[in-house]
Amino acid sequence: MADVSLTTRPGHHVPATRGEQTAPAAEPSWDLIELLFFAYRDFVGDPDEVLAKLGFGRAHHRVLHFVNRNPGIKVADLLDVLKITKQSLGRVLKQLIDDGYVVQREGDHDRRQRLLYVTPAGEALAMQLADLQTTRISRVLGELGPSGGEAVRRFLAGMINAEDRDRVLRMIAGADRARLRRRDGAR
Amino acid sequence: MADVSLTTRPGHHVPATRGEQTAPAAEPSWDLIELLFFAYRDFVGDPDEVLAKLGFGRAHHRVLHFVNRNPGIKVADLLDVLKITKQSLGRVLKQLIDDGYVVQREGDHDRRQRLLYVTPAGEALAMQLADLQTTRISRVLGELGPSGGEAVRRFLAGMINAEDRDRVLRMIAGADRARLRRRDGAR
DNA sequence: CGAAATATGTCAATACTGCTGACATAATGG
DNA sequence: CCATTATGTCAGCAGTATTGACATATTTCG
Repeated sequence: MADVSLTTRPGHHVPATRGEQTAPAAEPSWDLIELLFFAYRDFVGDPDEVLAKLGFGRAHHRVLHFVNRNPGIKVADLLDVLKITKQSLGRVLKQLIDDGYVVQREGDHDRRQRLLYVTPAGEALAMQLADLQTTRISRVLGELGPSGGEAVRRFLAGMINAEDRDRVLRMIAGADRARLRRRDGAR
Repeated sequence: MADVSLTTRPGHHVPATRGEQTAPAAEPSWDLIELLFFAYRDFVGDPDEVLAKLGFGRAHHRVLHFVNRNPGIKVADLLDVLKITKQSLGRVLKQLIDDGYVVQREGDHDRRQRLLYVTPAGEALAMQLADLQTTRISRVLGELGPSGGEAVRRFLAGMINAEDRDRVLRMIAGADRARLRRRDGAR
Protein backbone atom coordinates (compact mmCIF):
# COMPACT_ATOMS: atom_id res chain seq x y z
CA MET A 1 0.00 0.00 0.00
CA ALA A 2 0.95 3.60 0.11
CA ASP A 3 3.71 3.05 2.60
CA VAL A 4 2.79 5.92 4.80
CA SER A 5 5.90 7.92 5.24
CA LEU A 6 4.29 10.07 7.86
CA THR A 7 6.62 8.78 10.45
CA THR A 8 6.71 11.81 12.68
CA ARG A 9 9.78 13.50 11.44
CA PRO A 10 11.90 14.41 14.42
CA GLY A 11 11.76 18.06 15.24
CA HIS A 12 8.65 18.75 13.24
CA HIS A 13 5.19 18.55 14.63
CA VAL A 14 5.86 16.45 17.63
CA PRO A 15 7.45 18.70 20.17
CA ALA A 16 10.12 17.08 22.26
CA THR A 17 8.55 18.88 25.15
CA ARG A 18 6.91 16.33 27.31
CA GLY A 19 4.06 18.63 28.21
CA GLU A 20 1.92 17.65 25.26
CA GLN A 21 -0.49 15.82 27.51
CA THR A 22 -3.01 18.62 27.25
CA ALA A 23 -1.52 21.74 25.75
CA PRO A 24 -1.26 22.37 22.01
CA ALA A 25 1.21 25.14 22.73
CA ALA A 26 3.71 24.08 20.13
CA GLU A 27 2.90 22.94 16.63
CA PRO A 28 -0.63 21.77 15.75
CA SER A 29 -1.11 18.14 14.75
CA TRP A 30 -1.60 19.05 11.11
CA ASP A 31 -1.15 15.55 9.84
CA LEU A 32 -3.74 13.95 12.10
CA ILE A 33 -6.20 16.78 11.58
CA GLU A 34 -6.01 16.32 7.85
CA LEU A 35 -5.87 12.54 7.93
CA LEU A 36 -9.05 12.52 9.98
CA PHE A 37 -10.75 14.77 7.46
CA PHE A 38 -9.82 12.69 4.44
CA ALA A 39 -10.30 9.34 6.14
CA TYR A 40 -13.76 10.20 7.36
CA ARG A 41 -14.78 11.63 4.02
CA ASP A 42 -13.94 8.40 2.23
CA PHE A 43 -15.25 6.26 5.07
CA VAL A 44 -18.75 7.68 4.58
CA GLY A 45 -18.33 7.97 0.82
CA ASP A 46 -19.06 4.35 -0.02
CA PRO A 47 -22.45 4.26 1.72
CA ASP A 48 -23.31 7.66 0.28
CA GLU A 49 -23.30 6.24 -3.23
CA VAL A 50 -25.64 3.41 -2.37
CA LEU A 51 -27.95 5.67 -0.43
CA ALA A 52 -28.15 8.23 -3.21
CA LYS A 53 -29.63 5.63 -5.54
CA LEU A 54 -32.42 5.06 -3.04
CA GLY A 55 -33.09 8.75 -2.58
CA PHE A 56 -31.54 8.71 0.87
CA GLY A 57 -28.75 10.69 2.44
CA ARG A 58 -26.35 10.40 5.30
CA ALA A 59 -29.01 11.18 7.87
CA HIS A 60 -31.02 8.17 6.75
CA HIS A 61 -27.93 6.03 7.10
CA ARG A 62 -27.34 7.07 10.68
CA VAL A 63 -30.93 6.45 11.69
CA LEU A 64 -31.07 3.09 9.96
CA HIS A 65 -27.75 2.09 11.45
CA PHE A 66 -28.68 2.78 15.04
CA VAL A 67 -32.15 1.29 14.74
CA ASN A 68 -30.61 -1.84 13.26
CA ARG A 69 -28.06 -1.98 16.04
CA ASN A 70 -30.57 -1.26 18.79
CA PRO A 71 -33.88 -2.86 17.86
CA GLY A 72 -36.72 -1.43 19.90
CA ILE A 73 -34.94 1.84 20.59
CA LYS A 74 -37.18 4.69 21.68
CA VAL A 75 -37.39 7.85 19.62
CA ALA A 76 -36.10 9.88 22.54
CA ASP A 77 -33.04 7.67 22.93
CA LEU A 78 -32.31 7.84 19.25
CA LEU A 79 -32.43 11.62 19.42
CA ASP A 80 -30.01 11.46 22.30
CA VAL A 81 -27.55 9.28 20.41
CA LEU A 82 -27.66 11.29 17.21
CA LYS A 83 -27.74 14.65 18.96
CA ILE A 84 -30.22 16.10 16.50
CA THR A 85 -33.67 17.54 17.02
CA LYS A 86 -36.98 15.79 16.88
CA GLN A 87 -37.88 17.60 13.71
CA SER A 88 -34.71 16.62 11.90
CA LEU A 89 -35.19 13.02 12.90
CA GLY A 90 -38.88 13.05 12.04
CA ARG A 91 -38.29 13.90 8.43
CA VAL A 92 -35.84 11.13 7.66
CA LEU A 93 -37.58 8.63 9.92
CA LYS A 94 -40.86 9.17 8.10
CA GLN A 95 -39.17 8.45 4.79
CA LEU A 96 -37.58 5.27 6.12
CA ILE A 97 -40.95 4.13 7.42
CA ASP A 98 -42.84 5.06 4.25
CA ASP A 99 -40.27 3.19 2.17
CA GLY A 100 -40.53 0.10 4.33
CA TYR A 101 -37.13 0.05 5.99
CA VAL A 102 -38.25 0.81 9.53
CA VAL A 103 -41.41 0.07 11.53
CA GLN A 104 -42.77 1.46 14.75
CA ARG A 105 -44.45 -0.50 17.53
CA GLU A 106 -46.17 0.69 20.65
CA GLY A 107 -44.26 0.09 23.84
CA ASP A 108 -45.51 -2.86 25.85
CA HIS A 109 -45.57 -1.10 29.16
CA ASP A 110 -45.85 2.49 27.95
CA ARG A 111 -48.11 2.90 24.99
CA ARG A 112 -46.90 6.43 24.32
CA GLN A 113 -43.60 5.04 23.16
CA ARG A 114 -42.93 4.22 19.53
CA LEU A 115 -40.24 1.59 19.56
CA LEU A 116 -38.27 1.41 16.34
CA TYR A 117 -37.30 -1.73 14.46
CA VAL A 118 -35.79 -2.40 11.07
CA THR A 119 -37.75 -4.49 8.60
CA PRO A 120 -36.02 -7.31 6.73
CA ALA A 121 -35.36 -4.84 3.92
CA GLY A 122 -34.01 -2.36 6.46
CA GLU A 123 -31.68 -4.89 7.97
CA ALA A 124 -30.47 -5.94 4.54
CA LEU A 125 -29.68 -2.34 3.64
CA ALA A 126 -28.03 -1.63 6.98
CA MET A 127 -25.89 -4.71 6.62
CA GLN A 128 -24.95 -3.83 3.07
CA LEU A 129 -23.75 -0.42 4.16
CA ALA A 130 -21.94 -1.82 7.19
CA ASP A 131 -20.23 -4.38 4.97
CA LEU A 132 -18.94 -1.64 2.70
CA GLN A 133 -17.40 0.16 5.62
CA THR A 134 -16.14 -3.05 7.16
CA THR A 135 -14.35 -3.98 3.97
CA ARG A 136 -12.46 -0.71 4.06
CA ILE A 137 -11.68 -1.04 7.74
CA SER A 138 -10.63 -4.69 7.63
CA ARG A 139 -8.22 -4.15 4.81
CA VAL A 140 -6.37 -1.56 6.85
CA LEU A 141 -6.57 -3.39 10.14
CA GLY A 142 -5.11 -6.44 8.50
CA GLU A 143 -2.03 -4.44 7.67
CA LEU A 144 -1.73 -3.11 11.19
CA GLY A 145 -1.99 -6.20 13.30
CA PRO A 146 -3.96 -6.64 16.52
CA SER A 147 -1.97 -4.21 18.63
CA GLY A 148 -2.41 -1.52 15.99
CA GLY A 149 -6.14 -2.13 15.93
CA GLU A 150 -6.27 -1.82 19.66
CA ALA A 151 -4.41 1.48 19.50
CA VAL A 152 -6.88 2.75 16.93
CA ARG A 153 -9.82 1.79 19.13
CA ARG A 154 -8.31 3.51 22.11
CA PHE A 155 -7.54 6.59 20.06
CA LEU A 156 -11.06 6.90 18.69
CA ALA A 157 -12.65 6.25 22.07
CA GLY A 158 -10.40 8.88 23.59
CA MET A 159 -11.46 11.42 20.99
CA ILE A 160 -15.07 11.24 22.17
CA ASN A 161 -16.18 13.90 24.62
CA ALA A 162 -15.51 12.64 28.13
CA GLU A 163 -19.13 13.17 29.18
CA ASP A 164 -20.39 10.83 26.47
CA ARG A 165 -17.57 8.34 26.31
CA ASP A 166 -18.80 5.83 28.84
CA ARG A 167 -22.33 5.91 27.54
CA VAL A 168 -21.14 5.36 23.97
CA LEU A 169 -18.84 2.51 24.94
CA ARG A 170 -21.61 0.87 26.92
CA MET A 171 -23.95 1.23 23.98
CA ILE A 172 -21.47 -0.39 21.63
CA ALA A 173 -20.83 -3.27 24.00
CA GLY A 174 -24.51 -3.60 24.82
CA ALA A 175 -25.59 -3.77 21.21
CA ASP A 176 -22.95 -6.37 20.53
CA ARG A 177 -24.19 -8.55 23.34
CA ALA A 178 -27.80 -8.15 22.25
CA ARG A 179 -26.90 -9.07 18.69
CA LEU A 180 -25.23 -12.21 19.87
CA ARG A 181 -28.26 -13.13 21.95
CA ARG A 182 -30.51 -12.66 18.95
CA ARG A 183 -28.26 -14.63 16.69
CA ASP A 184 -27.69 -17.80 18.61
CA GLY A 185 -30.07 -17.40 21.48
CA ALA A 186 -33.57 -18.77 21.66
CA ARG A 187 -36.18 -17.00 19.64
CA MET B 1 -29.85 8.66 30.14
CA ALA B 2 -30.30 6.85 26.93
CA ASP B 3 -30.40 3.47 28.47
CA VAL B 4 -30.79 1.64 25.21
CA SER B 5 -32.70 -1.34 26.38
CA LEU B 6 -33.38 -3.92 23.80
CA THR B 7 -35.99 -6.44 24.49
CA THR B 8 -35.83 -9.10 21.88
CA ARG B 9 -39.10 -8.82 20.17
CA PRO B 10 -40.73 -11.78 18.60
CA GLY B 11 -40.76 -11.92 14.91
CA HIS B 12 -40.33 -8.49 13.51
CA HIS B 13 -36.86 -8.06 12.27
CA VAL B 14 -35.23 -11.03 10.68
CA PRO B 15 -32.58 -12.56 12.84
CA ALA B 16 -29.80 -12.61 10.36
CA THR B 17 -28.77 -16.08 11.37
CA ARG B 18 -29.23 -17.65 7.96
CA GLY B 19 -27.61 -14.93 5.94
CA GLU B 20 -24.70 -14.36 8.21
CA GLN B 21 -23.80 -17.97 8.48
CA THR B 22 -23.94 -18.69 4.79
CA ALA B 23 -22.32 -15.46 3.76
CA PRO B 24 -18.58 -15.73 4.14
CA ALA B 25 -18.44 -12.08 4.98
CA ALA B 26 -17.23 -11.58 8.50
CA GLU B 27 -19.20 -9.79 11.14
CA PRO B 28 -19.22 -6.04 10.49
CA SER B 29 -16.79 -3.92 12.48
CA TRP B 30 -19.59 -2.34 14.48
CA ASP B 31 -17.32 -0.92 17.11
CA LEU B 32 -15.00 0.89 14.74
CA ILE B 33 -17.87 2.12 12.59
CA GLU B 34 -19.51 3.68 15.60
CA LEU B 35 -16.32 4.90 17.19
CA LEU B 36 -15.46 6.72 13.98
CA PHE B 37 -18.87 8.36 13.94
CA PHE B 38 -18.71 9.61 17.52
CA ALA B 39 -15.03 10.51 17.41
CA TYR B 40 -15.39 12.57 14.27
CA ARG B 41 -18.50 14.30 15.53
CA ASP B 42 -16.73 15.52 18.64
CA PHE B 43 -13.52 16.22 16.75
CA VAL B 44 -15.28 18.82 14.61
CA GLY B 45 -17.53 19.95 17.46
CA ASP B 46 -15.01 22.22 19.18
CA PRO B 47 -14.31 24.36 16.10
CA ASP B 48 -18.00 24.46 15.27
CA GLU B 49 -18.71 26.44 18.41
CA VAL B 50 -16.07 29.06 17.68
CA LEU B 51 -17.12 29.36 14.05
CA ALA B 52 -20.78 29.78 14.91
CA LYS B 53 -19.99 32.93 16.87
CA LEU B 54 -18.39 34.41 13.75
CA GLY B 55 -21.30 33.45 11.53
CA PHE B 56 -19.26 30.73 9.88
CA GLY B 57 -19.84 27.03 9.45
CA ARG B 58 -17.84 23.91 8.81
CA ALA B 59 -17.33 24.78 5.17
CA HIS B 60 -15.59 28.01 6.11
CA HIS B 61 -13.35 26.05 8.44
CA ARG B 62 -12.24 23.68 5.73
CA VAL B 63 -11.49 26.47 3.28
CA LEU B 64 -9.62 28.53 5.85
CA HIS B 65 -7.69 25.49 7.00
CA PHE B 66 -6.40 24.50 3.60
CA VAL B 67 -5.63 28.05 2.53
CA ASN B 68 -3.67 28.52 5.72
CA ARG B 69 -1.83 25.28 5.16
CA ASN B 70 -1.21 25.94 1.46
CA PRO B 71 -0.64 29.67 0.98
CA GLY B 72 -0.99 30.66 -2.64
CA ILE B 73 -3.18 27.70 -3.51
CA LYS B 74 -5.19 28.06 -6.71
CA VAL B 75 -8.97 27.98 -6.62
CA ALA B 76 -8.97 24.93 -8.86
CA ASP B 77 -6.63 23.03 -6.55
CA LEU B 78 -8.72 23.92 -3.54
CA LEU B 79 -11.79 22.57 -5.28
CA ASP B 80 -9.88 19.41 -5.98
CA VAL B 81 -8.86 18.95 -2.37
CA LEU B 82 -12.26 19.67 -0.91
CA LYS B 83 -14.13 17.78 -3.62
CA ILE B 84 -16.90 20.36 -3.78
CA THR B 85 -18.15 22.46 -6.66
CA LYS B 86 -17.05 25.92 -7.67
CA GLN B 87 -20.37 27.34 -6.60
CA SER B 88 -20.22 25.86 -3.13
CA LEU B 89 -16.72 27.16 -2.65
CA GLY B 90 -17.56 30.57 -4.08
CA ARG B 91 -20.12 31.34 -1.45
CA VAL B 92 -18.00 30.60 1.60
CA LEU B 93 -14.86 31.98 0.03
CA LYS B 94 -16.57 35.29 -0.65
CA GLN B 95 -17.61 35.53 2.98
CA LEU B 96 -14.09 34.78 4.18
CA ILE B 97 -12.72 37.45 1.85
CA ASP B 98 -15.37 40.03 2.77
CA ASP B 99 -14.69 39.44 6.45
CA GLY B 100 -10.97 39.83 6.00
CA TYR B 101 -9.73 36.34 6.67
CA VAL B 102 -8.56 35.50 3.17
CA VAL B 103 -7.15 37.55 0.29
CA GLN B 104 -6.71 36.84 -3.38
CA ARG B 105 -3.74 37.77 -5.52
CA GLU B 106 -3.19 37.43 -9.22
CA GLY B 107 -0.81 34.72 -10.23
CA ASP B 108 2.63 35.98 -11.18
CA HIS B 109 2.93 33.97 -14.35
CA ASP B 110 -0.73 33.44 -15.10
CA ARG B 111 -2.90 36.42 -14.38
CA ARG B 112 -6.09 34.39 -14.68
CA GLN B 113 -5.29 32.66 -11.45
CA ARG B 114 -6.48 33.95 -8.11
CA LEU B 115 -4.02 32.65 -5.57
CA LEU B 116 -5.42 32.43 -2.07
CA TYR B 117 -3.70 33.54 1.12
CA VAL B 118 -4.83 33.96 4.70
CA THR B 119 -4.57 37.38 6.29
CA PRO B 120 -3.04 37.70 9.76
CA ALA B 121 -6.57 37.47 11.15
CA GLY B 122 -7.18 34.40 9.04
CA GLU B 123 -4.04 32.74 10.24
CA ALA B 124 -4.92 33.54 13.85
CA LEU B 125 -8.35 31.97 13.44
CA ALA B 126 -7.00 28.94 11.63
CA MET B 127 -4.44 28.41 14.35
CA GLN B 128 -7.03 28.82 17.07
CA LEU B 129 -9.18 26.13 15.51
CA ALA B 130 -6.22 23.84 14.91
CA ASP B 131 -5.14 24.27 18.51
CA LEU B 132 -8.55 23.17 19.72
CA GLN B 133 -8.33 20.01 17.70
CA THR B 134 -4.71 19.48 18.61
CA THR B 135 -5.53 19.67 22.29
CA ARG B 136 -8.02 16.87 21.89
CA ILE B 137 -5.63 14.79 19.79
CA SER B 138 -2.58 15.33 21.96
CA ARG B 139 -4.35 14.30 25.11
CA VAL B 140 -5.21 10.96 23.57
CA LEU B 141 -1.88 10.43 21.83
CA GLY B 142 -0.12 11.06 25.11
CA GLU B 143 -1.96 8.09 26.56
CA LEU B 144 -1.11 5.88 23.61
CA GLY B 145 2.60 6.36 23.22
CA PRO B 146 4.54 6.81 19.97
CA SER B 147 3.85 3.38 18.52
CA GLY B 148 0.13 3.86 19.09
CA GLY B 149 0.25 7.22 17.37
CA GLU B 150 2.02 5.67 14.44
CA ALA B 151 -0.64 2.96 14.19
CA VAL B 152 -3.34 5.63 14.17
CA ARG B 153 -1.60 7.50 11.37
CA ARG B 154 -1.27 4.38 9.30
CA PHE B 155 -4.88 3.45 9.94
CA LEU B 156 -6.22 6.82 8.88
CA ALA B 157 -4.00 6.99 5.83
CA GLY B 158 -5.14 3.51 4.85
CA MET B 159 -8.76 4.55 5.11
CA ILE B 160 -8.30 7.11 2.35
CA ASN B 161 -9.28 6.03 -1.14
CA ALA B 162 -6.27 4.48 -2.81
CA GLU B 163 -6.49 6.84 -5.78
CA ASP B 164 -6.14 9.89 -3.55
CA ARG B 165 -3.90 8.53 -0.85
CA ASP B 166 -0.55 9.40 -2.31
CA ARG B 167 -1.64 12.84 -3.34
CA VAL B 168 -3.01 13.55 0.13
CA LEU B 169 0.09 12.29 1.87
CA ARG B 170 2.27 14.36 -0.41
CA MET B 171 0.15 17.39 0.31
CA ILE B 172 0.46 16.89 4.04
CA ALA B 173 4.20 16.42 3.87
CA GLY B 174 4.59 19.26 1.39
CA ALA B 175 2.65 21.73 3.47
CA ASP B 176 4.73 20.80 6.49
CA ARG B 177 7.94 21.46 4.61
CA ALA B 178 6.62 24.75 3.25
CA ARG B 179 5.56 25.87 6.70
CA LEU B 180 9.01 25.14 8.04
CA ARG B 181 10.60 27.10 5.25
CA ARG B 182 8.37 30.06 6.01
CA ARG B 183 8.99 29.82 9.70
CA ASP B 184 12.74 29.59 9.96
CA GLY B 185 13.68 30.10 6.37
CA ALA B 186 14.55 33.35 4.64
CA ARG B 187 12.51 36.19 6.03
C1' DC C 1 -3.55 37.31 -35.48
C1' DG C 2 -7.41 34.68 -34.18
C1' DA C 3 -9.49 30.55 -32.24
C1' DA C 4 -9.53 27.22 -28.63
C1' DA C 5 -8.65 26.19 -24.08
C1' DT C 6 -8.15 27.56 -19.29
C1' DA C 7 -9.20 29.87 -14.69
C1' DT C 8 -12.43 31.98 -12.44
C1' DG C 9 -16.85 34.20 -11.23
C1' DT C 10 -21.80 34.37 -11.13
C1' DC C 11 -26.84 33.41 -11.61
C1' DA C 12 -30.92 30.47 -11.11
C1' DA C 13 -32.97 26.60 -9.31
C1' DT C 14 -33.02 22.66 -6.29
C1' DA C 15 -32.05 19.22 -2.44
C1' DC C 16 -30.62 17.65 2.05
C1' DT C 17 -29.93 18.37 6.76
C1' DG C 18 -29.97 20.88 10.50
C1' DC C 19 -32.28 24.54 13.67
C1' DT C 20 -36.17 27.10 16.78
C1' DG C 21 -40.70 27.76 18.39
C1' DA C 22 -45.27 26.58 18.77
C1' DC C 23 -48.89 23.53 19.15
C1' DA C 24 -51.46 18.89 19.31
C1' DT C 25 -52.41 14.20 20.94
C1' DA C 26 -52.17 10.51 23.79
C1' DA C 27 -50.79 8.12 27.80
C1' DT C 28 -48.72 7.85 32.34
C1' DG C 29 -48.53 8.68 37.20
C1' DG C 30 -49.39 10.85 41.51
C1' DC D 1 -58.04 15.57 37.88
C1' DC D 2 -53.76 17.43 36.60
C1' DA D 3 -48.88 17.73 35.65
C1' DT D 4 -45.65 15.43 33.10
C1' DT D 5 -43.90 12.60 29.49
C1' DA D 6 -43.40 10.72 24.65
C1' DT D 7 -44.20 11.67 20.34
C1' DG D 8 -45.77 13.99 16.08
C1' DT D 9 -46.38 17.98 13.21
C1' DC D 10 -46.43 22.63 11.19
C1' DA D 11 -44.22 26.91 9.67
C1' DG D 12 -40.12 29.15 8.79
C1' DC D 13 -35.16 29.73 8.45
C1' DA D 14 -30.06 28.67 7.65
C1' DG D 15 -25.98 26.28 5.87
C1' DT D 16 -24.04 23.42 2.56
C1' DA D 17 -24.19 20.99 -1.28
C1' DT D 18 -25.71 20.06 -6.28
C1' DT D 19 -26.28 20.96 -11.76
C1' DG D 20 -26.42 23.78 -15.73
C1' DA D 21 -25.74 27.84 -18.09
C1' DC D 22 -23.41 31.87 -19.06
C1' DA D 23 -19.72 35.72 -18.68
C1' DT D 24 -14.92 37.51 -18.57
C1' DA D 25 -10.24 37.62 -18.76
C1' DT D 26 -6.13 35.35 -20.08
C1' DT D 27 -3.10 32.07 -22.05
C1' DT D 28 -1.75 28.97 -25.62
C1' DC D 29 -1.34 27.31 -30.02
C1' DG D 30 -1.98 26.79 -35.08
